[in-house]
Amino acid sequence: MSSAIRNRMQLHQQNIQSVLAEVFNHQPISRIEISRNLALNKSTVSALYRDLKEQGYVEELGEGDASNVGGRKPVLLAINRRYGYTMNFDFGYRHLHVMQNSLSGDVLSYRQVDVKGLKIKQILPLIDHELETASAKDNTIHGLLGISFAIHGTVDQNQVTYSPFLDMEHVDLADYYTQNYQVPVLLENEANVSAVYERDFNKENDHLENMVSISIHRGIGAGLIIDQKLHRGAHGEAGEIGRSVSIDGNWDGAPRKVEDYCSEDAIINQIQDEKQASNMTRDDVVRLFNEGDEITKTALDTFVKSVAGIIYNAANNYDPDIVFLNSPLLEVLPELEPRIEEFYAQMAPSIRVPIKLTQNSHHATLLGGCSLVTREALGMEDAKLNFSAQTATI
Amino acid sequence: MSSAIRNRMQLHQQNIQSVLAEVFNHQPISRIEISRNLALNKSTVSALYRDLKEQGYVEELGEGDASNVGGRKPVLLAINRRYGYTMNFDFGYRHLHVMQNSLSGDVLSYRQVDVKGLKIKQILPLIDHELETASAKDNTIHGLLGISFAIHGTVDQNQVTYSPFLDMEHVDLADYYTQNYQVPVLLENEANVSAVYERDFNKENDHLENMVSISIHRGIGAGLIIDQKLHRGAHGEAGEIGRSVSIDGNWDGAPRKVEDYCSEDAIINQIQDEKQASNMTRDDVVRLFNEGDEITKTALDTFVKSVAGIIYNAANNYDPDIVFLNSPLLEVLPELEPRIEEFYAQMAPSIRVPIKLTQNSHHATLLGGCSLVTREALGMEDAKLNFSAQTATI
DNA sequence: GATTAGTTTGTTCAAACAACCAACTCACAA
DNA sequence: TTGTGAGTTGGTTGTTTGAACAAACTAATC
Repeated sequence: MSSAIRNRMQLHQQNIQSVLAEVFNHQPISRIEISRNLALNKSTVSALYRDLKEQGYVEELGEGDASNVGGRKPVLLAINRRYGYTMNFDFGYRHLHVMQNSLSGDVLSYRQVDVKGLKIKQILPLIDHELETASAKDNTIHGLLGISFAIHGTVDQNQVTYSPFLDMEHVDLADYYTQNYQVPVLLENEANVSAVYERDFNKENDHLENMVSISIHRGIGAGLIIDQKLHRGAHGEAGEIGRSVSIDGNWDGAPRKVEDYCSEDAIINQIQDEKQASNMTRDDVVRLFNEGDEITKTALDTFVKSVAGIIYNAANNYDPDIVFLNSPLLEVLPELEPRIEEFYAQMAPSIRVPIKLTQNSHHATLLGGCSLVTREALGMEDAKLNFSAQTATI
Repeated sequence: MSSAIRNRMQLHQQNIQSVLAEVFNHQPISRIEISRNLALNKSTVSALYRDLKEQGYVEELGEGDASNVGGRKPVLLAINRRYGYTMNFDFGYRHLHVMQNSLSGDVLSYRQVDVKGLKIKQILPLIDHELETASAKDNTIHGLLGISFAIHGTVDQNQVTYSPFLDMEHVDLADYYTQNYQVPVLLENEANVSAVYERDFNKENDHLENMVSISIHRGIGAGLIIDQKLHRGAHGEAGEIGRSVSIDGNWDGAPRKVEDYCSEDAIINQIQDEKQASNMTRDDVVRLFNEGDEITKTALDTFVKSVAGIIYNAANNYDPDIVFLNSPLLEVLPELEPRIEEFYAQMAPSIRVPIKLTQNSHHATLLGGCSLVTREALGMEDAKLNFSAQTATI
């Protein structure tokens, strides 16, 4: 109610943002095309564009092709490639993933830093080092625009509220980096940023209103896009589907959670126990599976069925247009995916939601974070923005 | 993007609607108060109000009290009580519930019509009769404004897609009543309208962004309010939590659904089977429970634990600000509610969502439908409207 | 000449503003 | 007790403002 547009000034601001969003989403684009897309008069678009150019957000790329029946060539407009950049991090179990992105989401650099076994206070200097390296090489006008962190755990009010494998030791990332770099700093759950990635970086998903991105790593969580918006819930815990318990009339003993049965960790541990092995990794599971090991095949069969069940439950809970699976185990064993589909089809004979695997899950989380923090930097949290994610050199 | 306000005309229309919404939500209210609430100049509000008055939506009620430091008395404005009315129906298993409501949601009449065992084509004439009775007594300007139906089943695109106990025999309610009465006709799932009721008719819930209203009747479903909006999902099947299956590593045999274990029907059938009785009703269960019957106590104990589990899972899935329970069985056995809370507290030791019972679930579904169809009649689907639900006589 | 892209200049109209009137409270004096 | 005037609030009227618009222009192409 109070956020609605009510006077000409607010209307003007919104129209400026609409033009910026058009440039963002369809660059390179001409003024006349923006005018047509937004149903705004071309002189109005020209005026609004002038404002944006004065603020440095946009630039002219040169002339496009004229129409084949004659007429002046359009001037192609785009987001200013030298406006600034964001730095995006993903706290993985083994690696800290680091990505530098341009304002429009192009990948400027990506690298992994080994952090296995390190404590959070040992990781902070590594992050600072990455930020300084990026800053040293930079030649943009405004430099660093924002920092995002993908968290394998829950986040509320920009604070980590639950972190299963990295002890945060009361370190306040948001506070530390806003103090030191004077830019927006954003923490977000890894499944949530993956979902944002699917919404913003994938042109095919452009018209979809509701998406569920299920992450199966050491735990299980879902990122929810509802009405094109990330749904975090009241405490940032929406989509914590791994904590669900079975409702089957049997309440003897403590109820066990979904992720106790079919997270990647649970599967590896199960195989490990049955084979009386230790320190097994995902690669060992792949090797055993390819060798035709029966215990592994049985365990992965259960995994397949459980994932199908999780998808079925998610479809009943959220009724999305599409479900994404974000699982390193499935990335290395893609032959399991058709069997998940098959089993899911058996469970849901009528309406079935399409299932897709997210490729390169680390890129997805970094780019999702990039989208969120870029929006914050631009003050365009709720606009529809399509990012490009081309690997570009400025 | 295309629905955003971009020009003065759209701005003007929106501001008119904002003023109408203010009158709706705070009636009786003065112009100056609207002006303050909306941060619009008082002369602007006066002009916008004039438009609304010309269209008959609003009326002046008389003068209010002057402030205690002096000054002119305000003129109190309200929604025109004689503008029109809506008719709202709930297809229960035993009864057809009928409610006539004023534009601002006041209850003009309510009655139940016995329909147990009747087929849909025998119910239609009863509905027509109700519509005609209301029309005959009516003395409003526009008369019937819209019709809503609460459906115990799923609805997509205003069509019943699944109806567990009433065979729809391909009757198209929306088509039939729009043709015959030339007003908006709206079908909506019963859990969804209950959720809308909690959002729009309960002042305490005014500031809540996310709510889950769990209906436990013959099946189990949840109505979801997410970011103050009803979330229906891609096919109107969001919140069909009763269909969820257990993920516990055991995939022998066909997976059983939540509602096979703890819907009201399931509980009654279980007691019935164990007691080798037949045709048991809810009242029989209450009687047995009060008599201290062990089988009933055990069954209801499982019910309590299962409902706690369902709430726990809903909290993990949606992370709402509040959960409402909508269950006739709990309405007649309110002593079970504290035990649900207790068991839920055991499952979720840290963040716990508040739980409330919806009183008079039939009123809730009818009023929820009233809200939805009234919004449609006013073309204000997305506005924040608070309805009053006072039993009024015009 | 026909067509398209973009600019300039002047118009439009809903919201904001300023000045006003209407109607009230309160304090204080007669 | 009554009357009066200062101060306050609600609402209206007439004017100004400014962002979007429209039309007429220039520019550049087929």
